[in-house]
Amino acid sequence: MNPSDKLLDNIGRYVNLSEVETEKLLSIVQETRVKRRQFIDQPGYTSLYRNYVLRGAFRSFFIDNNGKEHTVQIAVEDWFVSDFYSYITQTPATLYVEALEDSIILQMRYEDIEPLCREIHNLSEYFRVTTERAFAFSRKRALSNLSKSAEERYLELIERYPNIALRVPQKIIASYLGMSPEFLSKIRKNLTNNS
Amino acid sequence: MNPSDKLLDNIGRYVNLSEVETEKLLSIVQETRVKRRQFIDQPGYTSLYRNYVLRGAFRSFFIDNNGKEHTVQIAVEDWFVSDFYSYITQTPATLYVEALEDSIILQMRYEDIEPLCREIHNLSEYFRVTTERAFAFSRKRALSNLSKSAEERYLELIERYPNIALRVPQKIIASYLGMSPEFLSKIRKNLTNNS
DNA sequence: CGTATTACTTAATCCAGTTCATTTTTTGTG
DNA sequence: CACAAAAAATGAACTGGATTAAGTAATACG
Repeated sequence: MNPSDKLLDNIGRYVNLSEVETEKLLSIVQETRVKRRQFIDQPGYTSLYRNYVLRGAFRSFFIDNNGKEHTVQIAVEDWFVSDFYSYITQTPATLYVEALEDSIILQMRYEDIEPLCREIHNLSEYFRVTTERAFAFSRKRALSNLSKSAEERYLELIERYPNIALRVPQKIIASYLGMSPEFLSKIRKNLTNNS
Repeated sequence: MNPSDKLLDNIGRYVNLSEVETEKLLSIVQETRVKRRQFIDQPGYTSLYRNYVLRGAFRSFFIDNNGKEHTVQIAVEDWFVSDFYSYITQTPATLYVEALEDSIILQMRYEDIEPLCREIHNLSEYFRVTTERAFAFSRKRALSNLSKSAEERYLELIERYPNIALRVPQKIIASYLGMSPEFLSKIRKNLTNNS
């Protein structure tokens, strides 16, 4: 099985590309190996690629004015990851995107994707539909978090993505959930005591 | 000037529709007048339309388990507004979308838009590009809020959207900024005293 | 292996923002 | 224009979660 097949499977869930279209797409897809702790985006450098995670795990984060890290996204297999704002506007990034494990990604350049979307209607549709969905789900998640306590957010995470909770260091989970690592530690202690 | 021209202008910033394509699009656009306090989406009912605000103002909000209102979006002229999750997934809404003023909107049915996007490449491109941008900007905003205090968030809002701050009741602004109305009142008092 | 670094825990203190209860101001509508 | 109803302001008491500082456990890597 070719590495790109996973990406094509994913696309096939939404649209059907012809053979020619598939060929054209594959010609702009580049497989890249990334070592743990390596950055694929970082502040100051424009994000050039849409990155599809074939194997491994990433997180995107930024460092605020007080020097505090905020984890924005945790991405495992079959997710796209990048500093999306930087990618879409083609302006310098403000986020780091860091490999949490040795990983393999498929990279597609902005400069290659944009003309291809203008050329291939189905590819445009693929990104239209998946971005609309990603946006809708992201909003949904943000909303459901508004009315949740720190403990509820943690419980929801380990229920929905148990593997993430296992693979990713606790302090990164805390930063992703918007709480201090100390407080997450307290929550976990309470949970094990009362159950 | 036809009411739909504003929408076509907006589209024209991203793609060029042919005459025939424009005609097809206009044939699915419906102009609707909405009275102040009227809901165009509400929990339990699937969101059927993408709504483009021609004149007036809307907000979308939900009521959490503790009965507290959370304003999700404030939309004025040239914005799209709906329960986007409900619209995209075509499942019952969880949000209210309410007119804050007597308003005029352009409505396009999900059932009409989807086939038309599959038919008209440029329309697909319009929604792909604008949704990608909306998503990117929404993330950017969410991030910049993470490291901001309540006062900083308020200051940013009145700087970026001064007209919104004037047109929309303070308690809705507070709910949009994620703080209690009492606290916003306190912030405003401090600001006028110290300047 | 050993040890240096990084991750996790615990507990005390602190603070931004909430909640609740009351008063004052503004607004919409007959 | 009146006046009821909604919105805004004020102040006091409270709290979820942060911060700080220390100690303990786990990992990486020479």
